[in-house]
Amino acid sequence: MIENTPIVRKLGAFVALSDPELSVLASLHKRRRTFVAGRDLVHQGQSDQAAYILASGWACSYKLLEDGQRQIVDFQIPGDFLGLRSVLLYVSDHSIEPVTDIEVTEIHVADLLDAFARTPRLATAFLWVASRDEAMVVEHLVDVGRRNAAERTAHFLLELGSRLALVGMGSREGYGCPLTQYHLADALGLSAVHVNRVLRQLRESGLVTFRDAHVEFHDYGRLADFANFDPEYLDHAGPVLA
Amino acid sequence: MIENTPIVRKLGAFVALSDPELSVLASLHKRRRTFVAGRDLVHQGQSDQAAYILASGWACSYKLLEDGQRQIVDFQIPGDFLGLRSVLLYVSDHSIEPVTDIEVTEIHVADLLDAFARTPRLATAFLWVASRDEAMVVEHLVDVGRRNAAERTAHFLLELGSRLALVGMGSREGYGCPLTQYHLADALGLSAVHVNRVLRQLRESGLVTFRDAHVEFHDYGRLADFANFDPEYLDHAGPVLA
DNA sequence: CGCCTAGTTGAGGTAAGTCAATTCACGTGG
DNA sequence: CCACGTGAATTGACTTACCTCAACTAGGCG
Repeated sequence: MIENTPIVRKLGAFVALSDPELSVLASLHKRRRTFVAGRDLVHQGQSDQAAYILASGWACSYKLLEDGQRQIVDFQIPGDFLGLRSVLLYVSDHSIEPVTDIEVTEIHVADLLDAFARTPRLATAFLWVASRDEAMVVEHLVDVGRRNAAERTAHFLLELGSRLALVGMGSREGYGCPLTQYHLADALGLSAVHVNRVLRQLRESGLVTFRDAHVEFHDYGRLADFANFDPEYLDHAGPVLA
Repeated sequence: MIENTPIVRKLGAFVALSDPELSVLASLHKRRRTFVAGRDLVHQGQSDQAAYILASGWACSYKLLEDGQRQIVDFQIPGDFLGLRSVLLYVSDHSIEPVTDIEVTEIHVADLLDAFARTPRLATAFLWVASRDEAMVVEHLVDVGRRNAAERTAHFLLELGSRLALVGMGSREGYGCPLTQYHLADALGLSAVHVNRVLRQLRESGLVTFRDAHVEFHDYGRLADFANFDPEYLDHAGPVLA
């Protein structure tokens, strides 16, 4: 039997993978590597030959503008891919920074494309993962484009919570969260100062507290309501492809 | 020989497709359908069985918020997919509105998944398309999160121009553009009034004119510079997968 | 002990929003 | 043929959400 890694769990949620497929998947995992917090693994413009699967810790993908501002596109938590898009498009359109010290397993492009050719259902599964990632970026875009700072922040914290809950790292009570207010600001398109004020406001309204690397939901229902958050949106019914 | 449809051109840019693969691809095209401007083809929350490839006209995908605001996620031009993500995730997380009257060809999920199983390289090609779409949403997110209204608008018009140029519908001189200022506002996370002011400013600075359904670049270089736009970013070197 | 990073708070400025009025092009029906 | 309605664009006056600058606190660590 193949080990129950986060990636197997994740793909398995969409495609019921057979044993041969599982072993091809397992064979993709090359070296295990570690990276320290704050030192980028991938730089914008770099041509990659490898993608990674995050085994432990948090990372973020972001784009830098010429004037030094940055926009964090997404945070990655255990089980997520790092740089899958970069590998497919051949050149990275973004950078990736470990938020904490992280452990990853490396995957080579050539192996990946080869695996697709031999086990097409795996390709379908990856297509599903890519769609799911895109859905998260889309939701993030809506946050930034059309919600005010407080709703945006609340919505974002809820969404992160949902994703963490899926891998057993969070609940409706809250979750551990290593991000700084600067990370949040760069993700939400706000200034760090304003994030601070908004967090205070959310805390004083008895909705959420984000403090000491911990997010605590005081009243999940009221918060979801305030942020206009649909708790179901990342849920799915089980393997779509039998 | 298989006909040279937009979708064949597009996938062919990434994967050198063989004749058998091309005929599988051609067999995916079901009914040809038309939709009139303004009447949604897909509604948020709907469970789809079909995706579409846009043959002519413009469409946009968007999300509605409960307070009635909307965020346009992306515009689709001929050769683009409509609702591919919805089909893979089984339920649509967004709506799709034809901006003009459009013609599409329908594709059924079942056929698509079947085609992946039989011609894995096709699955890889679709994965590439999905990655490319995601890259565009990411760039859009950066626009909205970290650029001011004028840069954002300029950048967006340039990006649209690049995409249109790839399918022969635009150049560095400009392009036909059926969008209203309301569309632009909903895409850029601005109010329509402000979009109007920004367009005037860009026009009076001699950078771009957007008027009478036409975008005219007065000074492409200076505009790209102003908007911090990398004209190469959607380019690619040719088939990545030989 | 002193520096560095993260967080906190206040004062004042500005980009963008809202509300409202006007124009223009277009189509439609009396 | 004109009156009317409707949707898009335009512009002005005023408001506001968020930003910038700046000062200060608290903890961690060499």
